[in-house]
Amino acid sequence: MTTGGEETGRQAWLRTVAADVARLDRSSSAERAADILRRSITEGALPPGAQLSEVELTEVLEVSRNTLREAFRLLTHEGLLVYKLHRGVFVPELDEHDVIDLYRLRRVLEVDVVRGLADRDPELPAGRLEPLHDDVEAAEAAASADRWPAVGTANMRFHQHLIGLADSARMDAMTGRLLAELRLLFHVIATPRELHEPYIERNRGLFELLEARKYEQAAADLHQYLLDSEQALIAAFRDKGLRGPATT
Amino acid sequence: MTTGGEETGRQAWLRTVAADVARLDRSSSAERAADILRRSITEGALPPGAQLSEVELTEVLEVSRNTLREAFRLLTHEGLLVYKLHRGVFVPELDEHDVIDLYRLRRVLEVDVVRGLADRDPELPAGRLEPLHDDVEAAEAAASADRWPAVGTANMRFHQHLIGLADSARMDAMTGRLLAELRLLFHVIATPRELHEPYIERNRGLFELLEARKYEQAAADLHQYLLDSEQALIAAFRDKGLRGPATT
DNA sequence: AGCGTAGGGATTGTTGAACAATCCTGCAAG
DNA sequence: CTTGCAGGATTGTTCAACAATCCCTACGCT
Repeated sequence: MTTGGEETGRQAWLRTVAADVARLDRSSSAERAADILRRSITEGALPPGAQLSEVELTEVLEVSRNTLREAFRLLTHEGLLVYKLHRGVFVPELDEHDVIDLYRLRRVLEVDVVRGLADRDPELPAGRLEPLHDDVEAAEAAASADRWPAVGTANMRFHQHLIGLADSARMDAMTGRLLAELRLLFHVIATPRELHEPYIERNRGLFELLEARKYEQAAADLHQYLLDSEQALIAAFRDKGLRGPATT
Repeated sequence: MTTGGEETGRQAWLRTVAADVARLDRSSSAERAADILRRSITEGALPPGAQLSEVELTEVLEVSRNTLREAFRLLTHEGLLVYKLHRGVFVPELDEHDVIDLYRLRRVLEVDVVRGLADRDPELPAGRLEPLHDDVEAAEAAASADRWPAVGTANMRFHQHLIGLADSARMDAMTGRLLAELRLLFHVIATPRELHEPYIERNRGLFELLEARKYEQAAADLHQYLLDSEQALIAAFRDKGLRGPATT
């Protein structure tokens, strides 16, 4: 069960080191600034529609305007910012149409990944589902502690790891962007509990189906899962949208 | 056959104008430089593996280094360039693994789009398939004139327009990137005719199936189409890959 | 009063030069 | 043959300035 040979073990070690180096080696200023902004956006500190002033942020982040613009570009291509020519960068305001678009893609990608697992079942290493298991338990723990944003994060990670089973770098990248945009939508909704609670259990069910190698049923469940989630999000979105942004 | 109603005609006209305005209005320097570089890459003037020197390109493109870097960022996120920290930007060198990855995504997206057309068949306007028809004829015309790169371009546009039928902005964007990367692969291959020729006819067949509203069969055909194309590309890729880059 | 228009102020787009950090090359020493 | 160390070239980042554009307000006209 311990992934076998010495050569593969050494390769895995080298790959781990390489990943760490790449992480420490990152383009510093620009990406570091992007990291801070990304967190601010995904955690809701910067609400949708907000404008990000250049001069203001250069002082806060202590980077030059050019570097800050490069950070903007990074986040723009993650879908977390939008450029309006000669007007600045803004946190995008997504609507129902975007929800439908995002979920259509989620269904296509995630369901295909799960369904595709059947073909390559034998070559799947043993511990491959471990990250999914961790995410399920993290979500349950966070729910017990009433930390619903953390539940949302664990849910995101679950689906990211699910896509990761396909070993497709481009699917991973796309999913990263999709989930980032989804986070944008979550922060418009002020009822994280009702939104996330049902999916803790469904994630566990999905995991158990995968573990039992019932891929076809897992795919079907996931499809319905995502349809339900889409409907719930649209419903919650309409409620909040009508009540307006006034929460004080 | 003249797309019918007055209101839809006017909307289409407005949309066309808006697109033109947006095209002229673009961020000028950075995006203009990116356009030139994009063309150079997709047309093969800049071969995979080539490094793009900053000082050199600032003189040719007549833009500042900072602006050029912004252009680099744009193309990086389209997959047409890769950054190597402190070493510069390069045209990426894709391999068989990337072919498999790209085609997996193409299959998932394109087949789903075609299959999804069945559900929304009634709401599809009449002239919606027109761009596809134009692309088919463009490919046939280019083939008659032995202009095989043009055949490849028409083929790309066909698939881009196919995805466009889904009215999903994110699918459009993803497809744009996927096809751009695919172009990168085509230029490693020196036999464009054998590669593109079979698909002229298959594109027409696909178009006719769509026109006849036989979506399910169209989806099945497209699936096999993409599998064949993948195999052909891998085969041609191996031939060239073994012979090495020496062509002088 | 209503409407189109010009001006001021603020913000973004772009440039050029400068400095620090890093990489590559070649050469010398072990 | 490998190791260590300059030297030169390239990239990463900053800064200050100017040009272009947008927003808002106030003015003048019908």
